[in-house]
Amino acid sequence: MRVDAAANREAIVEAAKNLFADVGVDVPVRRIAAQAGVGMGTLYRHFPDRMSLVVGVADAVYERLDAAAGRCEQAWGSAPEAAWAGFVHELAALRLGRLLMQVGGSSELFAAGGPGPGLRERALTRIAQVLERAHAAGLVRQDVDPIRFQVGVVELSRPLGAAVDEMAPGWQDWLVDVYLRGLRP
Amino acid sequence: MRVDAAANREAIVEAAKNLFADVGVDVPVRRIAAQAGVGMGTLYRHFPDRMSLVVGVADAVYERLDAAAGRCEQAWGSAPEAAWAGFVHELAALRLGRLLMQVGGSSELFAAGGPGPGLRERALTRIAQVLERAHAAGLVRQDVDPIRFQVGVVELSRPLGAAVDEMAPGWQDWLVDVYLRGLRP
Amino acid sequence: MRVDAAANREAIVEAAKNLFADVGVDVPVRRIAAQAGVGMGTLYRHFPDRMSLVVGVADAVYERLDAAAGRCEQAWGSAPEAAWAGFVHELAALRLGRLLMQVGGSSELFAAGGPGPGLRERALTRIAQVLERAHAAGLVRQDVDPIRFQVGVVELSRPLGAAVDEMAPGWQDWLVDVYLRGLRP
Amino acid sequence: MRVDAAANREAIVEAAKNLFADVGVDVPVRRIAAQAGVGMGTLYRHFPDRMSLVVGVADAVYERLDAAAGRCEQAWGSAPEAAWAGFVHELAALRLGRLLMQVGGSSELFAAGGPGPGLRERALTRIAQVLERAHAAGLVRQDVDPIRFQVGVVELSRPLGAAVDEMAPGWQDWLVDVYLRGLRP
DNA sequence: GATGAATGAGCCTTCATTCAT
DNA sequence: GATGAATGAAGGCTCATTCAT
Repeated sequence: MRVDAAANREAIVEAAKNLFADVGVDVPVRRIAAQAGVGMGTLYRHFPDRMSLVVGVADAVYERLDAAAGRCEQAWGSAPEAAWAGFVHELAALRLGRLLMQVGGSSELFAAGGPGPGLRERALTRIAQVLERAHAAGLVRQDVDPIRFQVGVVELSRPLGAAVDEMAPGWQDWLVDVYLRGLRP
Repeated sequence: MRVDAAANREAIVEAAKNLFADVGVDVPVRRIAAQAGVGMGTLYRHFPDRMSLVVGVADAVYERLDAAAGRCEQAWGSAPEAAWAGFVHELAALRLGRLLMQVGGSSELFAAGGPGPGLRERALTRIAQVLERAHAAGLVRQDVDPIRFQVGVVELSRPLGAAVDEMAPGWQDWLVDVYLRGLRP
Repeated sequence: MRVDAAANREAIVEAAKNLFADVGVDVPVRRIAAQAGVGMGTLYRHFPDRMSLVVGVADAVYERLDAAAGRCEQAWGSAPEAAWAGFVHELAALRLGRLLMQVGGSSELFAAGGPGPGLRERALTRIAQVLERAHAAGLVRQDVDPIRFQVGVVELSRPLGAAVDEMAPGWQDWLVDVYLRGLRP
Repeated sequence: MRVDAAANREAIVEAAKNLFADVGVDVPVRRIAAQAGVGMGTLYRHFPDRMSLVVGVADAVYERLDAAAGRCEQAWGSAPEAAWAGFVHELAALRLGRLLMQVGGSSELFAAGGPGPGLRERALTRIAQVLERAHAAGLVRQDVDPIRFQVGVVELSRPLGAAVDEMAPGWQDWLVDVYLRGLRP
């Protein structure tokens, strides 16, 4: 049964991740359970309340963040600036905005006791590592600390809806580029 | 009683403006009514549904936008760059983000029939006027069009909650400054 | 001002009579006021609560009942049976059913303190007079007393909606004829 | 828990049936739930909206109609007239009037897509079968078709409230008898 | 462990009635 | 007297969460 349970958990996180992004974190729990193909009781067994679920999703997102950072570091040798830019674009593409900021109307990613004690630290630490390289390479100003930097990424990556996507296609990449320029010394 | 009614309407808009920004546009109507010190029926008399209220608030915000643009234009003669920077900071301080973007999970500011048909146009037109000056004064790059510019401001000005405000005080002004730098040629 | 007030009262009763018949007695008071072209306060000045208004309408209906009874008695000499049948058909056409029976889910026409103390008595008395003639002429059975008779008319005259009117056109007159036959000795 | 659920559903239908008849189909959903001894959510689980509930009740009523028709046919051999009269009385006792006619202010029993697509047809078909026997036995006039006949029953069986029940006890059976007499050739 | 039925608080909205102007 | 704004108590319905099976 251990296998089934793990598979269920996985399915729930996957469903939640998609629905959080598509509909918002306020999506009815029932819909997540249905999408995951499990009963409500099963969902609540794995995640006692909504916040736990957000944490679970955030953990999954963290893994992608970690992978992006790894790729960035690998590519650093040949082309630091491109690696750095690519990392920030990937970071923005994770859309942490809607995922975590909408929760309860406040930033839970950064709130103590919020989504996984430690997730915040882990995420910021990982980001700080890459940011350090950027500092060393002279790609960002001195007043750019990890927290402010990440706040910026979170703000820039919030979805704005299909209407805006149509009116200003590619706005997000454009905005990240502006951000990158603004961060430069 | 016309006077009382007007005062009530004003109080409702004021309460809604604050609560939309602080809590989100999904804030219970009851809370808005309570904050405004009126009964629920009164609120519904003035604004038959939630969207009307959003429109009302958006109109009020537009007036402040207009005023800010006016001040900017007046100050332009003596110090264009400072005037421009001040205008963008004021724009961000209007917190259009949560106010209008959260509606229905999508950008209603830009959706036809959304918050006040015409509000979008009026707002963008007014912003475009100031942006034109900035272009002429060589303060922004050529690829900065009014829509993208405004999208950026909306993104940057989303509230993130008290937790972030404590962890990174002044993040918003910092971010606007980064934005302004990034926009420069 | 006495004239204006009387005109207002008249307009309110007229509007209520139509809306009671078209929409039901649960029609919002506001709609009645609007239809009558007066403010809510004016309506409530004339009729302190909904029931008073029902009474007012019932009074108006009574006048038509009285007129029908009068016509019946006039026509009695030449053709008693036709006069009697015509009277019952007219009675049914008054649609007392929806007008009065829907109120509060119970028969308020017949309830003490209901629509106009005395209206019930007046109505039943007037009906009894005609019924007495029918008895004397041998047109109805002995066990037909005014109350039962009137209950029957009320039941038969309830509107059933457009769907039924289309499926079984003329059902009401058909039903009244059946009733008349059933009442015969 | 399947058993509990079924019992709850049953209780809800029973409560609704009584309250629809006593108070009207506009009876607050809360009251039905309370009467059934379940929470509101349970009611809404079984019947997503008011109309579903009406359909459910109508289905239950149809079963009783079917049973009454069956009994009538069984008793026909020995005493046709008594069987026929008993059937019509039972039909009236089902109180279809308030149950189904009040819905939306119009006859939904006869409206397509109303209370159970097919309920109308099933009910009328079943009634027509018995009516056919009555025709054959010479108990009803030739112009009595199933629809008109049923319309008459619906009209006669509308509840009039306790006040009338007290003033004219037994009015309903009396009225049905009048109806039966009126239907005779 | 999994399931989904049950619960009830809470939300939006309507509307009868009151009352300040 | 007339007006219509204000009030607040329901009512329909949703949904997070619990719990019996």
